[in-house]
Amino acid sequence: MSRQDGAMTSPRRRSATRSVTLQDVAELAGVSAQTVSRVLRVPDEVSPHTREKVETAIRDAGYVPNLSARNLASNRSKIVATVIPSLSASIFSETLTGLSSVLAPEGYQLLLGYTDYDDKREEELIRSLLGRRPDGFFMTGTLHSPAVVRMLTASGVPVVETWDWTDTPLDTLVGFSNEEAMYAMVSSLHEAGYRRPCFVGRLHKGDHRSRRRLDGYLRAVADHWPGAEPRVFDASEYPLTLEAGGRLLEVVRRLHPECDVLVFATDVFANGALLAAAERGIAVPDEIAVSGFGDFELSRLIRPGLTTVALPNTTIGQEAARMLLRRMRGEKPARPHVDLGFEIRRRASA
Amino acid sequence: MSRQDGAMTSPRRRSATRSVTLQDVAELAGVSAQTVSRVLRVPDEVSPHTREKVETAIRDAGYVPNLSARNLASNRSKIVATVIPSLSASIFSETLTGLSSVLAPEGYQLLLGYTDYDDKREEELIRSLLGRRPDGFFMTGTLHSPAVVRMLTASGVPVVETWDWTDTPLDTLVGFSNEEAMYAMVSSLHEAGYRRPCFVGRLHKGDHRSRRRLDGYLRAVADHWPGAEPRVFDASEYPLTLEAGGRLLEVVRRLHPECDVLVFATDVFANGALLAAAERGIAVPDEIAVSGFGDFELSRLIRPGLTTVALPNTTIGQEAARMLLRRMRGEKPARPHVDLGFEIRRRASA
DNA sequence: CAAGGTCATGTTAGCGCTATCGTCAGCGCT
DNA sequence: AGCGCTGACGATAGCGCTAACATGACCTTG
Repeated sequence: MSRQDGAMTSPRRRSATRSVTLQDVAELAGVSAQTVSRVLRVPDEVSPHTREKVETAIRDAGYVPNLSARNLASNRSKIVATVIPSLSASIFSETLTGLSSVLAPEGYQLLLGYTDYDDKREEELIRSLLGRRPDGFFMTGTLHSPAVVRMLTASGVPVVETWDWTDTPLDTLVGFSNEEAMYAMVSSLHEAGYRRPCFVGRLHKGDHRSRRRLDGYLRAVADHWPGAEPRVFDASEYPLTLEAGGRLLEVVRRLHPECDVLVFATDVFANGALLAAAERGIAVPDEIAVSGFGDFELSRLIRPGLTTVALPNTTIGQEAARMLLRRMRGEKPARPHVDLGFEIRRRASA
Repeated sequence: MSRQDGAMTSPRRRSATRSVTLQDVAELAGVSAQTVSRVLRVPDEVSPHTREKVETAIRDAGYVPNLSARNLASNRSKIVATVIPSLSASIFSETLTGLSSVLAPEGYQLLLGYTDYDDKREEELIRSLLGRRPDGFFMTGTLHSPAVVRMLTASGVPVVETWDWTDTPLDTLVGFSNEEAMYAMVSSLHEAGYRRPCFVGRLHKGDHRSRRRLDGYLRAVADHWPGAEPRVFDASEYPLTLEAGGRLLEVVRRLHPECDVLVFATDVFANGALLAAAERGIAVPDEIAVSGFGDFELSRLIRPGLTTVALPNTTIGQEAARMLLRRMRGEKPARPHVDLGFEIRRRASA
């Protein structure tokens, strides 16, 4: 039985009943698909009468444009891919809010991915995000694997790196120097009379910003106490929680009893240490001083107030968004690298 | 690198130099595009020898599949649209982490939108998210405008509603009852001997969960103190910050001096009130007791510890993800409505 | 009043991929 | 030898949309 009977070619049909399409709306309105498309994208190029007809048809049909198809045809996705290390750390939430608040009014959507401070995951993540052909790329950090650099460069997508500083950004950069900030913090502590600091932070493989803070600490120690052996405690094994900060207070004090100020790489730990100190009757700053990094709201309200570094959490997101918007319009920003700086906040804890 | 030389027929050309395509890889590997596509999707259906050739070509060409095209052709997007009220509130961050941690390994990406507790924005947001033809929809809350209900229903996308409870979910539901939780809280306070509670929360138009908590409060007051006029303070005008919690402590105490326990609708305010009380020498719980809602980490470590309601923050995200995965596979979960419950945490503040 | 311009709309040809079906070699079995 | 089957791969026809060009009605203008 040969299959020669295909004379009356039944056309190949795709499977499911799909949603309402442009074509459906066009037929309903009695115009061409192109006109419907124009009503959606460039309403001014359609006569008021036709436009109204089409808009009614769109509403009646409950039409929702298929953005994948639009993306494919127009080569623009209106998506900004967003890479952050962690969702839980509230600092990034604020940055995301800033980012989204500027991008959303322009019709951009955020495609979110988090790396959990893992370089390998970052690579996979970026590959899969690139698959959506985003119009822009928001990155946390400036240190990326060669593969990541290659992919991003090859893709030609506008990129903004944030939350750090580098002299060789991929494209644009909106951040501050973690190293300088920590250097300034330690200098401030030195000036305040502290003599035996100990750095406490998560020196995770993938957490490059902590590493930079350590670099700043080491440089400051070398400058202010030449020849001294810098005290450093790697808290990689500790989760990023207040409670862990409390445990770190004890552990580090046991390890370095001579230490007079704990220089935490994040306010989370520092605040946790303050809470634990209060609980256990350890006097801060008299018995041991504490400094943080990030200036959370709690750091300002807790007693003693936490001496820390204020960072431009929200501003980073907003500025990065503006930078991306300019780049996505094809402009070459005059100053593609913006240093938003930081501020030392001296409070009672040190 | 021209693909085809249309010397005579200058064919219509699309604008830009686009990225590497399947076809490019196919030519490089000396196979058809279909085979490359198979290597990507169903490697088992390709002979090992061919597969290896193609994989090499993919790597050499730096090919990144265009997921918009894939989406269009296959009618599956591997995107889960995620609607949350706010990014800043850290509770949702934890839920997002849970959601993402289950979905990412299955190849799904999160398309993120936040409504800022605004019903109108929710509507626009959902429309634009639907445009990407997501495979699943994650919603915070169970109370939506008719337009939202219509759109989601018409789209046929699997939906999971969370962070609340309803008897008429759109599709699946993973949450707990805010009303019951607050009812239980107030009952517990009643049992502890408190007699003149005052509810303090943001009764924003778009913040339906706060409203439900108020409902639970009102019902509890009616049950435990029949005939009594319930004390309620609407903190809509206050930002969701610790500092605002401190101000609320003063404002509400002035307004209701007889009140013996402040029943906050969120731990943010409650913790802020505890910090302010300590600062101003107001004794908690002797002068005024305080309860919260959410059980943040701080609530456990602050002194006095905050009496509050623990919620399944992370679990909600994970369970919701599992629910969606099942629905996206076309299964009809046996129990499409999961109540994850809550727990009253009694601590020193009340 | 014909040549040229403008405006609103339609027609055509893809964008890069996958679903579907077709083909063809190789196999075991009667 | 002939049959049906399987496995590996290719050819074709879209998915729903937009860019680029085409058309045709209606104005100007000299």
